Amino acid sequence: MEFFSLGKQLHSCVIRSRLASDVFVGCTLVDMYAKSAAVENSRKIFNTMLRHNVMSWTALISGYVQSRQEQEAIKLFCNMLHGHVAPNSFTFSSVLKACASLPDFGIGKQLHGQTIKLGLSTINCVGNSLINMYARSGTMECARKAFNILFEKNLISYNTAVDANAKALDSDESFNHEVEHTGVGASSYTYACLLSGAACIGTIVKGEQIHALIVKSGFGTNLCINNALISMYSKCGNKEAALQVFNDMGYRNVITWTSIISGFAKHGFATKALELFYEMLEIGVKPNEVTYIAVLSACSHVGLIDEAWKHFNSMHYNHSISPRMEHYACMVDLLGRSGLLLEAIEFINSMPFDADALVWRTFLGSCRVHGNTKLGEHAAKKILEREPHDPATYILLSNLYASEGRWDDVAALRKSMKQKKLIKETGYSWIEVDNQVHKFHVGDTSHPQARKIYDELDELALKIKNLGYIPNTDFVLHDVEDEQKEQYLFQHSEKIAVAYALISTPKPKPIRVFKNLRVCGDCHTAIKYISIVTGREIVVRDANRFHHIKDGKCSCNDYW
DNA sequence: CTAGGGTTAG
Repeated sequence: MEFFSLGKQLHSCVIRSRLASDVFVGCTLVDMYAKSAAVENSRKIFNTMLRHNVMSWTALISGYVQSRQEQEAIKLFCNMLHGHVAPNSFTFSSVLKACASLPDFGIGKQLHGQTIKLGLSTINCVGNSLINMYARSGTMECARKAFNILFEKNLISYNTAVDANAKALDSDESFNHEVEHTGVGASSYTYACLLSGAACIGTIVKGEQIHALIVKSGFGTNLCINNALISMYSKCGNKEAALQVFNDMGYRNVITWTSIISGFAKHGFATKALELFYEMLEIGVKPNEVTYIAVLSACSHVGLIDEAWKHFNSMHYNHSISPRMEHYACMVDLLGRSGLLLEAIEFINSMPFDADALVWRTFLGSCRVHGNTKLGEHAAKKILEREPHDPATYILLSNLYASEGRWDDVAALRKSMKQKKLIKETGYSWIEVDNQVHKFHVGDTSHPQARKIYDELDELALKIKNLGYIPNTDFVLHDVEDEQKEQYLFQHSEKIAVAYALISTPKPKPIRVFKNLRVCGDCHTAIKYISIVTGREIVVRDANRFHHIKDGKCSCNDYW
């Protein structure tokens, strides 16, 4: 980037020397501007070129991919085919990367077919893009196939595969590559991918092992890796270790600060998070939009409304960062959770752009918590206008109806879901026992110790009822008898995971359960009682935050 | 004769 002005000077020289129409010079200029995040300049050069070859097209396409204009990149690719210039492996690599960032992978699949026909799919750069694209779309079998057929696997292939498997919660696959890495070695990317994988899964044992490997292989002072370490320790529930890494760092950037702030925010330590934020401002590190998401979510987790307003206003006035959809969603969350539903909807209406599904979904969640069906229906309608096939909305709306006993409406919704062939995102919970990840879904009986787990659940149910636990059947969808509803409740994945942890781990050890969605209200209550009858500390990481549950109390103060 | 690409941290 520091040579960008030099590049522009050279560009002027080129024009004076009448070399601008030269194909090679043109390609180089297009590439230079593309790499300097000035893709519009690339386009201008491209348009003045008399002839185009595969390189000029590829340079421009990759420029658009790098500036996150995927649609434009794909459009150009089509134009290129139209102009009878044949794409090569570099072109496919770029355009496949664009496809990986799109919500729909149809085009990517077609392109995959093309590369097979041209015999390019076994080449490193094409194959690596394919692995990444399939991994992002969650079709792991395809990603694995793309990896396996590679003619020669390089370090990037391994890193991509490691990252893909880790994000798919497949710890064995992902961590095997690390031991395997057949002579290609490991780079800072490898370790960062492994750490982010350990963080996704929440496996602190693996995380610590990787940490040791990092120190041993001399990457201990790498900025990216240290930032990933902070994030890993935070997401595995060990905020002290995260702070240790943070304190030991000689150089910190805005991502370092954002990582540690967001870590404390997720654990519900808003005061500490805000303290760190003020310290960051004091020493002159400029916050960015992600920092503010962490700060606002810290406020939202503990209900600090005035504090949140202060930061929401100052991000624009003091740091000229325009609030994005996520920032608005944080504020809606905060207002909604505090029961200020009307203020929240007023706030949504005052937004400078049209609220998206995320904002309305946040609001719908608040309506659910506060039992406001009327506003909830309004919100659901807004979401379905924007995302007509969103199963989560149907579920939330259906929960809302269920809590009011409107079973006819529940049935109608379920029928409509069936007609649209919508499948809801399945909730699941997992825990790590003896270096092994055990994953459970609702009513799961596939575990070898299922019988013992359900016996434990029955026993727990009896014990906590004696203490005053009353099942909250609002969280059950179906219109069934009360006794049956309770049974459904006791088959929720987070309860199964807790029960398995109780029978398979020794007593003073805290239990760490992870869930892909938000923890259910009844499970939250039940686990608080379970912490009393068993004397165990239970930590639940859900999609949104951490719950440290001990002696019948949760760190979230029942506010999440 | 040059050039174009794929994987990390919030």
